[in-house]
Amino acid sequence: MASSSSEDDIPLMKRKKQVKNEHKGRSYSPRSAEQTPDPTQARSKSVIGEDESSDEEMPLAKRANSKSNGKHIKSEDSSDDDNVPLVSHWKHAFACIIIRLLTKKKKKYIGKESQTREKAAYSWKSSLYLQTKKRPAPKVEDSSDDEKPLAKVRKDIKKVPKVKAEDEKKVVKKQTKKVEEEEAEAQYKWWEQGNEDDGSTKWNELEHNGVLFPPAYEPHGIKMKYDGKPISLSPEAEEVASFFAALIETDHGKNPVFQKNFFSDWQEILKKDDKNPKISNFEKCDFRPMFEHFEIEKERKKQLTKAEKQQIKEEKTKVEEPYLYAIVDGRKEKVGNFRIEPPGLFRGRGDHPKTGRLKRRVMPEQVTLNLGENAPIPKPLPGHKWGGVVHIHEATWLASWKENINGTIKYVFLAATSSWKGQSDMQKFEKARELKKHVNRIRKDYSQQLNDKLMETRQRATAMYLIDKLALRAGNEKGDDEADTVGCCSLRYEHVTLEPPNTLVFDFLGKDSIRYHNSVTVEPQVFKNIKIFKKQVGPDNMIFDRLTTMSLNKHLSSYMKGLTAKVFRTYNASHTFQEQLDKLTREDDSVNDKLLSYNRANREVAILCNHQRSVSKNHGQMIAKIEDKIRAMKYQRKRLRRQIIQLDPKMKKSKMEEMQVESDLEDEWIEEHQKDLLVKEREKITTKFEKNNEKLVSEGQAALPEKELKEKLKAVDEMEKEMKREKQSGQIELKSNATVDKLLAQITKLDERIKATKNQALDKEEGKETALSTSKLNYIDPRISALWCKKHNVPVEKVFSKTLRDKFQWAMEVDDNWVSWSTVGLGPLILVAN
DNA sequence: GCCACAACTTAGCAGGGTGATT
DNA sequence: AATCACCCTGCTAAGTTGTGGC
Repeated sequence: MASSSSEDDIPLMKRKKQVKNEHKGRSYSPRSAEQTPDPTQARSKSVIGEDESSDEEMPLAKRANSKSNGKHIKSEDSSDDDNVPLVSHWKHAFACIIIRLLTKKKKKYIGKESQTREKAAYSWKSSLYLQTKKRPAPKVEDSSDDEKPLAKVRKDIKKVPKVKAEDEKKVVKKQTKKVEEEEAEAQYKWWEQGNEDDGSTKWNELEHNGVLFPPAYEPHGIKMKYDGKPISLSPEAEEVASFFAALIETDHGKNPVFQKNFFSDWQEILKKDDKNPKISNFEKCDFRPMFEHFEIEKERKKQLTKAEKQQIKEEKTKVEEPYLYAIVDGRKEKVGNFRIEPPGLFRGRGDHPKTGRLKRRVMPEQVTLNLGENAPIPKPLPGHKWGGVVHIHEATWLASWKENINGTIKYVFLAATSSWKGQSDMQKFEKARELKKHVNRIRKDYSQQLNDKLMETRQRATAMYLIDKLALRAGNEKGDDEADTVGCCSLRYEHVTLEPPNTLVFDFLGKDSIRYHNSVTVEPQVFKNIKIFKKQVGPDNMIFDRLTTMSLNKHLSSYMKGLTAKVFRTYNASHTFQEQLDKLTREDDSVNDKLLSYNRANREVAILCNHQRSVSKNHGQMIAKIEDKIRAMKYQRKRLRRQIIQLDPKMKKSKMEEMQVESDLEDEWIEEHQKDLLVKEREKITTKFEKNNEKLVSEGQAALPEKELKEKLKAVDEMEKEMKREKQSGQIELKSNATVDKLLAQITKLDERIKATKNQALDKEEGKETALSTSKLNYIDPRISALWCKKHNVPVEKVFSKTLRDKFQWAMEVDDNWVSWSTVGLGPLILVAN
């Protein structure tokens, strides 16, 4: 049955999707040096495939599912789209602005009057916390009325720091602290307000001070060498050379693609100024003088006194000040990344074809500001103009610009603590919680559809299984000019291997070129499906050849509004966390042990989501150090046991046995260890002696003679002799007051310390490549943590840093009745019966 | 029906700050 | 007080999702 059914499985239309990228060798190290030096050469490889009709022949369009159901699932709000045209491009935007300006007052509220009224009222109510005098009751209809008080409010806010700046440091410090506290108290608690978000208009009034540009380049004049000779460069060429020089010792700087891309962009810059020398060979470039200069500068920076450092910091905060906050509908909100990204070399991850290219300096002409119609327009850099000013009420960004490497748009948004971010964060978790209600049905459906006749349905069901079970990402297709990474829908033949009877081995590079390597036992039908799909598409091709993230998400949204592949990840993560936390937490544990459980649960989630971090360079050393520490303690213990035997021969049998159990104390090691102990002891005594002398001299007294030191070191010599004697006789010299009980007590203490250190090592080893922070920040519902802390008397500060507490303010006050994640619904990893 | 674009979330890394340890 | 490991934060790259125009 199993084999014959595969005939039916083959769809009517047999299509192939050739991979656009060349098949890259499996090199999982993102920085591996084995790149093809010439990308044009590499690219030509892509045609090599057993299928002659490769990419060019097979337009992507063909892949599309022809079964357009025509049922355009659109949200209800689309009906009033015409009210607020979505500006897709700032050039277009100008036209819109004009229209808007002309029709503003009326247009704003047409068709959404009631909603907007509510919203406006609500935002006025909440603006109380602005620490300003009470305002007159709002007149919703007339927006121009808002204008004056708003501007005034803005000024008031600004005035506060200005006044302070005139006073001296201490005052400033104290007051800023005060202001911060006040701000914290006055936080706008949007989560206590009614639900108002209609999802389209995000603001009525928006003011901010634009963006902060990086300082102009200041040439350092350090001459790099070309062909062994020092060369002088134009400031611009020097700047770009410096970008590279700073990286020569890093993995980027050693990456041939990075070098090549940098070099060709640099050559373009060099050509701009005739005075620059002709530089045609990368090999002849010596960036080391610049590199060393930067190292010295770094060192100098470190050496600055506390006061100097403080001053630099203060100057920095002063410059930043105007950009820190925006005013949204009368509320002060923190801005996130108000700094324009400085120029530099693009540090693409993994095998990014464009890594090393020059990321050019951004000028005001490239920057578009999103502001309220009534807001004052911040001043651009002197002698410059803004690229544009738009009033997109549907968007939350404050400024944007296009970056020159990939042509993507960069945005300035509000900070994570803002109500916009907080609201959408909460919505995300609410959506995931809502999935609980539907997940059973969804699982039942896809389980059935695993052997659907229609290939597309079957692929979709299989993909859903993987997304649900393994928390894979959706996996959009990527272009030639990006690193070759995949997610669920874009998995290729070589990324999944079959291990009968029903184990799949996943091995691919995911987001950020992080390797996903996992061996999973799956439903027999899933195994069978992957086998069929693979057979059909052949090597180098996408396994789900008639599935796109779009079609998948469209299907998902038919189950639940807003359901997409990504929601499963959030759902799985939070659910797993709650489940693990419940399982691991013991009521009578100490706070420390509870935290251990918390972190373990967190780690489970991080593993599920494959959140990795690079193992720190000296991780091995660190572990070795800990192991050495353990061995040293064991050695101590061994000696204690010996002493017991010496004191009481009756104990011999049991203690000897105990000693036998631990056999990783080799004689060789002991000898090394003893030598080490002696060396360290001598060092200790010597440095102590020297320091004491320095002190004496500085106090105007005479230094102690060398003799004194020798005298002191004699004690160590004595130790050494003692060790030798001990080795020869096997007898340890006992302290006069030693008793068996005392020694036993010491052993118990050592036992504990050894155990603790072992745990520490284990914990470090386990966690060396798992990053807990990403899941904590993005996937685990913070209310679970808040509630857990409350319930188990663990201070929240132990699990959330200050920034996290700020970000998750909305979650900090969950009441005990909040229905937690585990109480309803099924876990993510439960296998669905066929 | 596809693609490009837009907007927003998610991600790891570098480097600085901080707190523990000696 | 110095040192060191580690934690936090800022940065920006790299995803996902939605939309509109051709």
